[in-house]
Amino acid sequence: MLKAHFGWDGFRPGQRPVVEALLAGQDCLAVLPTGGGKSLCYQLPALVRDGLVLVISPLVALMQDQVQQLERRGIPAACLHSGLAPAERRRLQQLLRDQRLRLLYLAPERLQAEATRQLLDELLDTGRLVALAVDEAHCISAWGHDFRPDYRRLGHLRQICPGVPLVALSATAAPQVRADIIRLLQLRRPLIQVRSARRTNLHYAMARRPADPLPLVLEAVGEARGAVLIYARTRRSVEQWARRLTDAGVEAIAYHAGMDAESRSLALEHFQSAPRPVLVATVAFGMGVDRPDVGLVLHLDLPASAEGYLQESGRAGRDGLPARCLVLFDPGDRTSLGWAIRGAEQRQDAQRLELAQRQLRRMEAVAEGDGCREQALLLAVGEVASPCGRCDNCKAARRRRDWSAQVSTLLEALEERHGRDLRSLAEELAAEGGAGTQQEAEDCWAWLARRLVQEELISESDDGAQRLYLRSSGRQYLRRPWPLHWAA
DNA sequence: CGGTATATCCGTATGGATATACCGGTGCGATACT
Repeated sequence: MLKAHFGWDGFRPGQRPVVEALLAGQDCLAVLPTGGGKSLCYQLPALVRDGLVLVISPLVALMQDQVQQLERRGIPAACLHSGLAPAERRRLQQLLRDQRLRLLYLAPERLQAEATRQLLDELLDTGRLVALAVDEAHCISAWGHDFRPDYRRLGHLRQICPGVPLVALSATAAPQVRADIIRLLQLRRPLIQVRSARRTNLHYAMARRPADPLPLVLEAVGEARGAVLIYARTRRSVEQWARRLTDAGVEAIAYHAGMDAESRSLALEHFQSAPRPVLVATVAFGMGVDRPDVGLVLHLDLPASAEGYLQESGRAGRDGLPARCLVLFDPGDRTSLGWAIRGAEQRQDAQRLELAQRQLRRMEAVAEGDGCREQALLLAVGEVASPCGRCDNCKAARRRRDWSAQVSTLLEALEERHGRDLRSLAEELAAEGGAGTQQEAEDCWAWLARRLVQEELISESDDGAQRLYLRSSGRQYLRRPWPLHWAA
């Protein structure tokens, strides 16, 4: 079945347990990484059982995409939305009458319509409903409160169809979000399948945004392979950046929800098919977009949460080749984002607001911290991981370690051989190197000390004695108070 | 918070400075109107 319809020889990690649980009638929550083949989890049961699976999907474009892919494989599928042409509507009716339809996609809002309830009842009466699926289930938590309240009413599904297994799928869902999904969908003792969200080909980097970020952006775009996706916070800045980049000789297309439908679909098409497109967008862009060779995802502002950022940066490198995820941020981002959050959620409960603010602060800590970026991001969505070794901070730490190891080996050997502290060593080295005067010897030490401080290999001791320590080992290298201004 | 659009004033041309209000980002379906 898998081979015949999807051309695959076997399941990908995490898929089999979900498919088996659904066929056995058990509810599921599947958190599988981008490109992990989530849709197969609910598509396969429809084929195995010769029945129908109802899929709740957040976007019409996403439904159309899925239906197209299924039809290419010869699987009867359809979507139901307000923009349906009369011919499409008739085709859907026909497929339903013939009992050939395997997958039906619709938005959560559709479920409130009386006609949809009747359709569900019919499907239940004839026993043809194999499973219910909620795709991109993190929307329940992210959008359900104020933006698309019908996401919160999906719990009705469980009451209308008590005997049909329900599966929720998402690429990123922190424990808090998973709990939300389970509670709101009223999942019953669900099988919870969570795979690591770690993407070993993504190279994260975060840096302070300079007063004029254009040179930095141009450089990053120039170095990137394949497609480039640039996220800006507001529609206005999206337009501005698209224009600035184009003026600077890099053709960039804008995308946000304020544009007319035609421009939006042109921009999408350009991004999907141009050889090296550069797209500047708000968060409106991305869900369901599946270009494999995105070489750079660049954020011009601090993302509002680790969860959202992982969704957005996760659009890079789906082909498995190395890709960069760069965030340019400014301390001012927190205050302006904080206000936006406060304004948007003014009427919501304080607990929710507090959560949003906490996520933002956490994101800022990731950006300003010097620990592994990926580790910190994953931790924010509940995954414990080791440092990635690929992000800017991991690379910097490695450089420090390498240098520090070399220096400390050298200095230790020198100190031991001579049985002396570094100052007299420096003087001796200077003398050996031809430095004749005290001044030259001090210059020699000053150079050494400056290098050590620049590379952050040494730091001052806590006791105020201005002793210098090698950071990595905590070992004291200068045994006497030392004038730090030499090294400044 | 920071920016942008609108309001107000000045004082007698029809602009220009300053004060105030407001907003920021995602989409479904239904409805109203051309």
